[in-house]
Amino acid sequence: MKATVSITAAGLKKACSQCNLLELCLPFGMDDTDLHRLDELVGARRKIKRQQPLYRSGDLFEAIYAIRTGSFKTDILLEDGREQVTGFQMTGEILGLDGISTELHSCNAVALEDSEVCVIPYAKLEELSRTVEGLQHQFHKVMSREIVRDHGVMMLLGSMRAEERLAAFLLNMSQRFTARGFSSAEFHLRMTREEIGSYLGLKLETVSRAFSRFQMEGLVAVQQKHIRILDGAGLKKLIQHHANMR
Amino acid sequence: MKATVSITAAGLKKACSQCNLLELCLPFGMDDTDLHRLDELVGARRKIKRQQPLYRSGDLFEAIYAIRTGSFKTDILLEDGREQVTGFQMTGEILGLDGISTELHSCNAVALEDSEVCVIPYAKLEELSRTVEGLQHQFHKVMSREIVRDHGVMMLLGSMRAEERLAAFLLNMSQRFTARGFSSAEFHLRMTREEIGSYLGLKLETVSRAFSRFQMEGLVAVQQKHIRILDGAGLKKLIQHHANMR
DNA sequence: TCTTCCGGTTGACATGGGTCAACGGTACAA
DNA sequence: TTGTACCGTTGACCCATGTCAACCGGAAGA
Repeated sequence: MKATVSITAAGLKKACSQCNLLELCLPFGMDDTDLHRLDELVGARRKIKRQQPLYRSGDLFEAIYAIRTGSFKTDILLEDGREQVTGFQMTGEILGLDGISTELHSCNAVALEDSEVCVIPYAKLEELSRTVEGLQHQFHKVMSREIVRDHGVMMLLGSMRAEERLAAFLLNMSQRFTARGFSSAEFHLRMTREEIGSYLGLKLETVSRAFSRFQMEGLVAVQQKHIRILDGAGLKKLIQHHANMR
Repeated sequence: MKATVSITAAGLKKACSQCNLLELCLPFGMDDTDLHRLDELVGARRKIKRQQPLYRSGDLFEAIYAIRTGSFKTDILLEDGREQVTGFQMTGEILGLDGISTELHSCNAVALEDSEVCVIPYAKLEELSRTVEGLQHQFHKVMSREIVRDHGVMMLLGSMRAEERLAAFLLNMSQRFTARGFSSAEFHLRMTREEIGSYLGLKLETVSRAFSRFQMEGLVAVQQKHIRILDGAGLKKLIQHHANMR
C-alpha cells in the first residue's frame, strides 16, 4: 500500500450518527434508531492525497466510499490513451457503485485534492440493508440518482453545443456547492480545463474559449479556477433557448 | 387507460420460475428455492403497442419492468424539442430504474415494436429482497450494470468520432442478440436512423453516411434496418486504433 | 392496384469545434 | 526568493459533422 494512503479504524463508533454530512450522504432521511445502527457500517477512513487513486479500473470491488472531505473525478481510459471523465464527486457523494456489477471496478477514482473517504464494506452494507429498511431504500435511491445523473450527462454530450454544456456544468457545480453550504455564486473549481473538457466532450481550448466568451458577455467572472457567477439566469437561458431551434 | 395497454393478472403463479429469459433477467443466478419465491413478485403483464409509451417522464414511479418480448427506447425531451435517446432495451432487460430516486420517472420509455413487460411492483421488490439475498444482490447488480453501461455511452459520446460510435453500437447490438440466441452476424434493427443518431449524438444523415461507408469498405451489408456484419474484427479495429491518436 | 408518406440515401455547402502553435501567468519546489 | 513546469489563453487554420435540399423506395392504407 502506498504511503499516500492511510487507514484509521479507531474512533469510528459514531461514524455516521455524528457526521455533519448526513443530509448529503447515504444516511439521508433515516431516523435516529436506524442512524445508530449505521455506525457499525463504516469500517475505516482512508486519506487520499491529491492526484492519487482511491481505486483503479480492474481493482477488486469490496467497498463503496462516501467522501468526507475533498473531491474526486472518475474516468475511463481507452487503450489508445483517450480519457473520458465520467463524473466529479464532492463531499457526501458515493464512489464505487460501478464495481457491484462485475465485482471489479470499471473506472478510476482519483482525488482532485487531498481528501478523506469513509470505507463502507459492501458485504456489510447488503447485510445491514436487509434489516434496516431506511438504509435499503436510501441506497437504492443513491444508485438510481447516479443513473439519472448519467442520463443528464448523455443529454449534455449528445444534444448540446459547447457553450450550453459549460453553462450546464457551471450551474450544476453552483447548485452542488449551495447544497453544501457554500456560496452559489462564487467557488473554486478543483479540476483543470482539460478535465472539464473531457467530462463535457470538448477540448481544453474550447472550454477556455467558452469561459472567455462568458466573461466577455458578463455572465461570469473567471480567474483561473476561481469562478464567480454574475448572471445565473443568463446561463440558464443559454441552455433553454437553443440558437438553432426551429 | 389507453386501449393499447392491457393487463393480465391471471396465470402468473409461475411468472419467473418458468420463464425462459431467466439468465438474462432479474432472477439470474438464483437457486430453485429463491426462484419460486420470486414468482410472487411479478404482479401482472402489460402489452404495449409499437410507438406507445410504457411510462413517461413525470409519471409516478411504482414499479420496474422486465421486458418479456419486444424492445424499447428510453429518451429525455428538452423543452425546445431536442431529444436524447438514453438507451435501447431488449428482452430480459429492466426498465424504470430511473424512477427510484425521486419516485417520479425521469425519462420516457417507448416500445419500438409490439411488446410485453412483466410489472414488478417496487415496494414488493424491496420487501422480498430483504429476505431473498440472491434477489437483493442481483437487483444491485442490475442497477450497477446500468451505471457502467451509461459510462460506456459517455465514452462514446465524449471521446469517439462518428464511425467509431456506430461501430461500437453495432458490435454492442450484435453481442446482445447473441446473448439472446440470435445470430451475431445478422439482425434487424428496430429503431430508425434518427433514433440511432440521437443515441450516438449524431444527425441521421451522418449515421446513414457511416452505414454507407461501412458497406463500401465491406464491413457490413446494410439494407434498411437489416444488418449483416461481414467483418466484426474490422469494426473492432476501427474503435481501437484511433486515426487521430498521437 | 394505386397513392401516399415516411424513412433512408446522397450531394453541396456551412460551421462549430478541433488542431497546432505561441505565449504568459501561477503555483509549487528547491 | 528564484526557477520551472504546468495550466490557461489566444490566434490561425482545418476538417468532421451539421444543415439544407432533392430524390428514392418500401410499407401501409384506400
